[in-house]
Amino acid sequence: MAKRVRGSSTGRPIMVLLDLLGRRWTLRIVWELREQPRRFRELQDLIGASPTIVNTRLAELREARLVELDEAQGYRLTAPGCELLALMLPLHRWSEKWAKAV
Amino acid sequence: MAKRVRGSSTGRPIMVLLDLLGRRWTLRIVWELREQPRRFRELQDLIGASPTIVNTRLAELREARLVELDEAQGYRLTAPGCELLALMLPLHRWSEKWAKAV
DNA sequence: CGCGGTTGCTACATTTTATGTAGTGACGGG
DNA sequence: CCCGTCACTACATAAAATGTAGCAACCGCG
Repeated sequence: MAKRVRGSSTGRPIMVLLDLLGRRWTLRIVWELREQPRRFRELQDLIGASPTIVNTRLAELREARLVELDEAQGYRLTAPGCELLALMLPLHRWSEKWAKAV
Repeated sequence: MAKRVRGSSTGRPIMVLLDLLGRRWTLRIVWELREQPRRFRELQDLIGASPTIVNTRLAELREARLVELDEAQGYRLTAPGCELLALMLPLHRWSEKWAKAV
């Protein structure tokens, strides 16, 4: 697949990351894996996207070593994936406050 | 415009936020405004996207009160926008470490 | 063996979104 | 008046997402 890294042709890690996370459903998938592993269809139902794109995003996330497939339990975050999620968690609290302001 | 909030039909703030940030170029635009205000064309050149989509995303970000246009200096983050950016900053350091592992 | 259920994943036609190029009207200086 | 810069828009083309259907592999059950 070779990762097309759109605007991120500089190769700077932050650009590669922003490119990856800035694709539709990517952030949402990471978010839905925050508590427990999820099966493919379960994930698909949770976020309400087509299987095509769920599979595409999962492939990208797996290539980036943020998500892995455990045959027994389903898709789950890897160690780096958990670290990334930890950075995202403050967004939850912040979004509540932001929603009131808008 | 009325904000279509795709997967976020629940109305939960975190879903609305993930939906907004999960659109192409949105994260990148916030990132590029981290240090200083930027002009429309400047922003466009920095991220390398079409003016159409830059304008669309800016409109969404302005509606969400994360970005505003200062006639004298250009587009800049609002107070909430800065808070959001502050939550994103740790991504920079983390991405460096992550890049090595992948 | 044969059946039904679940698994991850794919094909493909349709719809939606982004791109790229060009151009608009408003403003300001020379 | 002409030229540059400003934010922004029109429109045809290309790329991406959707929705529906279905595949092949596996499992337990009779």
